Amino acid sequence: MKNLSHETLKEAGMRVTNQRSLIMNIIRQGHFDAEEIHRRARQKDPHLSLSTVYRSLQTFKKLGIIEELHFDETHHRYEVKPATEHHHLVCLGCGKVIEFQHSLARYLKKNVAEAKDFAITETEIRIAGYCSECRNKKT
Amino acid sequence: MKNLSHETLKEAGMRVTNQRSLIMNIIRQGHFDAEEIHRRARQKDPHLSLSTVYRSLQTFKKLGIIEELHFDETHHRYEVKPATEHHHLVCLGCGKVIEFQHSLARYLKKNVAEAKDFAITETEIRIAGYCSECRNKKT
DNA sequence: CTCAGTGCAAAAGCTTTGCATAATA
DNA sequence: TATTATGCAAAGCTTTTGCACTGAG
Repeated sequence: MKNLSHETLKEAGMRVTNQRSLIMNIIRQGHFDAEEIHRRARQKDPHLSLSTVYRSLQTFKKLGIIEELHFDETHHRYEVKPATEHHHLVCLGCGKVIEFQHSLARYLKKNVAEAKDFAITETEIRIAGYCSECRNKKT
Repeated sequence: MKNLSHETLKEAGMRVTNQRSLIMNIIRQGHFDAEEIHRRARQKDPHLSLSTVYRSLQTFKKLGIIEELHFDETHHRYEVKPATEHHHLVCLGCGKVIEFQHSLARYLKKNVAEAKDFAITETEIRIAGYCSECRNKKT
């Protein structure tokens, strides 16, 4: 079975290149920024350029295959578009990302958007703190 | 009565300069980014440099006088540290910022942090969409 | 064979920094 | 007067772009 991104690219009339497949496979493995994706991709294809990483990310974003996360302001991270709404807890100690399912969008729509007569199109939440392991370490 | 930032600077052993006062007064007027603050500040002090704006913002942030907002990834905006927890709706049509009071932190702590054993230290939420005026215009 | 995609290097945009000068306390 | 803050210009970092070449379809 061909994977989803493969199909999506073809349907959009875009080419399935080795670079794109490689980059997509790495995105599937975690919440990485462009540089980290590049670093990992180079282990398989040492000539792959950072520009290609950035261009692929843009392409995937436009096609709706991936989403851009803004855990910190300077290094965007990416994840495969999730089936159900979820958000992230980012540990400031170890950098670990914990996902949690929560229909925050629905919640806010009911509690906030309605009151302010505002039509929400995007909701992103950034929660930082310390996971249990890092809290124990600190003591 | 001297204003809060004045006192805070002095207590921290920092100097109260014309530039800092001017920049602080502008931050009080809205949710601006560094460039906009600079542009507005120059109307009163044409020699004020962008570096000074950036340095002042860092200083104010460290002292806890202001907070940095991340409505979009490339232009951080700033606001005087609010007394009560609130968040922002940003209109993609006109750029207007609507504030709403909501103890989201408390809500999430009860519903999420507890379940994941995670100690939240920062919660920032970015909600984008269209205000009623812009929705009417579009039609 | 043809056009989209890639690599490289250069540029762009926001933010930070080094250093000499100016100004606060 | 002793430092801290400022202005200017230069550098830093992430991301984007131009152009000639490569490779998918």
